[in-house]
Formats: sequence, C-alpha cells, structure tokens
Amino acid sequence: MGVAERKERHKEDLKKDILTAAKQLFTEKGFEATSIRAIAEKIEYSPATIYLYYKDKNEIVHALHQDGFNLLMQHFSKIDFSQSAFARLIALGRAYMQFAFEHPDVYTLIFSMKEPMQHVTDCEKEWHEGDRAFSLLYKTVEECKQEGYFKDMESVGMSFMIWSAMHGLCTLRTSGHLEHMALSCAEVTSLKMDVNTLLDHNFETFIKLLEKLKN
Amino acid sequence: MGVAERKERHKEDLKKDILTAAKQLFTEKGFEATSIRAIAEKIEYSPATIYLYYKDKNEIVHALHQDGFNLLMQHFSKIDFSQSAFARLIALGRAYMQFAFEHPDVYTLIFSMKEPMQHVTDCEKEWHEGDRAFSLLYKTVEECKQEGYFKDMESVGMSFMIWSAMHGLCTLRTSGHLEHMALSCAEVTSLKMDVNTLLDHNFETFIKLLEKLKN
DNA sequence: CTAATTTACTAAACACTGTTCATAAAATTT
DNA sequence: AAATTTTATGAACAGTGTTTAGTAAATTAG
Repeated sequence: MGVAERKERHKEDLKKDILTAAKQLFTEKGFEATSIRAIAEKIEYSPATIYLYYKDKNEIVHALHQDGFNLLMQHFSKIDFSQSAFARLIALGRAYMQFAFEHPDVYTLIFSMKEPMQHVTDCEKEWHEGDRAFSLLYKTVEECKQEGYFKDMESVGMSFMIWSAMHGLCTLRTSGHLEHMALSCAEVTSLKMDVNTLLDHNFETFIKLLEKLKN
Repeated sequence: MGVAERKERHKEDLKKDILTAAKQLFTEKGFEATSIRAIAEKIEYSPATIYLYYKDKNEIVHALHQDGFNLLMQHFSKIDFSQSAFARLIALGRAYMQFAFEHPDVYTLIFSMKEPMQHVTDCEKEWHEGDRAFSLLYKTVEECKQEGYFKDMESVGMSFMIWSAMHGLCTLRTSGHLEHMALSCAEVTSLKMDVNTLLDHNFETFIKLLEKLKN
C-alpha cells in the first residue's frame, strides 16, 4: 500500500534527521557535550520522541560509528591505486592520519571509545566496516611482500603492528600527550618542535623503518 | 606551633583518604562509574566536603594520574637492567603491555583520557612523570644504537614510533577493537585466535620487526 | 571560664544527564 | 462520525558535578 510506504519513508526520514542532528552537534561541540535533549531541541521534537526511533544513546552512537567508517573509507578511496603496493601502504597511513587529524572526534568515536564496540558485541552484530578496512591493509601488506618487503614476517601480525603504530600516533595526538611531549622534548633534544611537525617527523621515521624491511 | 602542625597533618590525611577512596572505587567500578558522591560516601563525609580539599573532579583525576604513573614506573623497575639494551627495550615493552593489561582503567586514565592532560596544560604544570618514562625509552633506544640497532634512524622519532606501536596495541586491546578483530580474523586467516594470543602474536611480530633493524 | 572568632562541615539547591511512562494529540481505519 | 491505531510529549525518576548559605565544632581572646 502506497500510504504505508509513505509513512514508512517519513519514519525513516525522522530517523535520519535525528542522526544528522546528532552528527552536527557531535562535530560542533564534541561527543561528551552532546545530549539527547540537545539533539531533540535541534530537530524540534521532544527528547522522549528520540526513544521511539532509537532504543538508547548507544544505538545512535553505533549509527554514527558506521557513518564515521564510511568517511574513513572515503579518505582511502582518494589514494592512487596504480602505485606500488608499498607506496599504497604509505598513502594509506597518510590518509589515516589525515582523517584522524581532520575529524578527531569521529576518530575517537570509531577507534577509541568502548561503547560503540560494546554495542556491536552486545547485539551480536558483525563489524563489516572494520573488517573491510583491515583487510584492505592486510592485502596491501601481502602485496608488499611480493615486492620484497616484510620477508619472513607474518602478515596478520605485521598488519596489526602497522595499524597499532598509526593508531597509537593518532591517539597520542588527539589526547594531547604528543603536544605535551613536543614541549618537553624540546628541552632534551634542543629542537623546538610544534605538534604537527613532531607528528610528521614520527611518521617519516616510521616510513624509513618500513623501508628498511626490504629484501 | 604543634597544634597547627597536627591540624595540617589531619588535613593532609583527609586529602589522601579522598584519593585512596577514589582510587579504590575507580579500580573497582571503573572511572565512568565513580562519582564524587560515591567517594564522599566511602569516606563518610558530605560530597561538598571534597570540594574543600580538591578544586574539582579534574584535580582528583590529576592526582590519580600521577599515582598511575608511579605504578607504571614500578612495573618498569622490576626488569633486569643488566641485560643488553635491546633485551631491555623488549622487556620495557612487555612490562608496558602487562601494566596496561593488569590496570586497564589506570592505563586509560594516564594515556588515553584528555582531561588529566588538559589539566596539566591548564595549570601550566610540568609533566615530569611522563618525561621520565619517555626519557627511559629514549635512552634505551640510544643504547640500542650502540649495539647496532636502528642505524640511520633518528632516536626521538624511533622512540615515539615504538611507544606509538605499543600504545596502539594496548588501546586497541582495552577498547575491545582487538577482541572483535580476533573473531573476524579467524575467518580470513582460518586461524582461531583468542584476544590474548593475538596480542602476544602481534607483540612477537613487533620484536621480530625490531630485530630486523640490526647492523 | 565564658565570649568572639575562625575553621570544618553539610543540607539543600542548581543545572545538567539518560531514560521511562502515562497521557494527550493526530492520523488512520472501521 | 466513531473507534482504533500511531505518534508525540510533559512530567517524573535517578543520577551526575558543583555552589552556596547556614550550622556545628574547634580555637583563640578577653
């Protein structure tokens, strides 16, 4: 029936409205400062209404979680896939870092927060977005091997270590730890560094490290 | 005057009581679930009293932050310093991981949360604890160089990448991301893995990686 | 040994948070 | 037009960090 469909569409619309409002507030004011009431006010509905479309806040967070992953994949899709596997690996790392830098809150949401991940396991859902991203890394690592890199190294472990290294760098950056180290490092190494140059420097060191694993 | 001293001691005592109560609740129920009211109840004082000894919750968190770092350093002090620099580096990594595994909430507090770090920069305080830990890593890296490792690699960048790799691994573990990947990885690689074996596997891969950087 | 003053403490309130539920309004079906 | 289903909400619950005004206790002064 056409009417039922239209109603269903309306319902879906409101569901998306809630999500876009949440995303907006979320990116504007950060996750911590985004309340159900604020989302409700933005879409001009009562707070209680939101609970007719989402079971709880975690379900909203989970939806944003998926959204954030698509954004990451979007960043990945920009890279030139005609390059060598190793060059692609570096490009992946750079895109990953840029994503974390441009959308720190989204990054924290999808990679650091426990809640969205907990929601996935609670609902016994699969995490296709994450799997896809990881398998992209994994395949690139495997292809790097054919180019002579990472000999004798197990690919899964290697992929995880690359991911970990990048993830660690990004989280140390967003949490403010790197910023602080940049200052105190200046004393030790007598090199004045701002956060971003330190970040770049560390990434370049990582590339150099990976390059040394050839032949 | 003796009386004033005794009073001062009493005051300091209560300040420490608040902290130990906070730490206890914190390690029992996690950070999120620890409220000022709960701390107050544990020490049998009014919530308002706590604000006579600590400006706000951030100040308590900051105190716990320092405490957590001492705990980390305690873990570090257990390692055998008569070994080679490289063996010490590995031992440092292992101790770091064990610390993160045994005290996940403390780890999150000192390395992942923005608030305590923000408090440091807000009060224009130094972060000696962090500096000490990092310089321990830095010096070990430098000594590794004398053993033939990390040739041509810049030490600061190298130290940061090692830290990042370990930090990334630990946070992916505590956030539940690694747990999820362990399941989906089983499909790809047809290797059934539980989280801890995957964690160990990844760390072993990292060691292998570092070993390849000799000569 | 009272009286004044300083110090230590707390009850109550404020402005929030996520969430639930009975009730009301709107839309749809009979 | 009446009955029914769907949709939306006001009000409340239990919780959070924090502030303030006022009380009880300890200390000092007379």
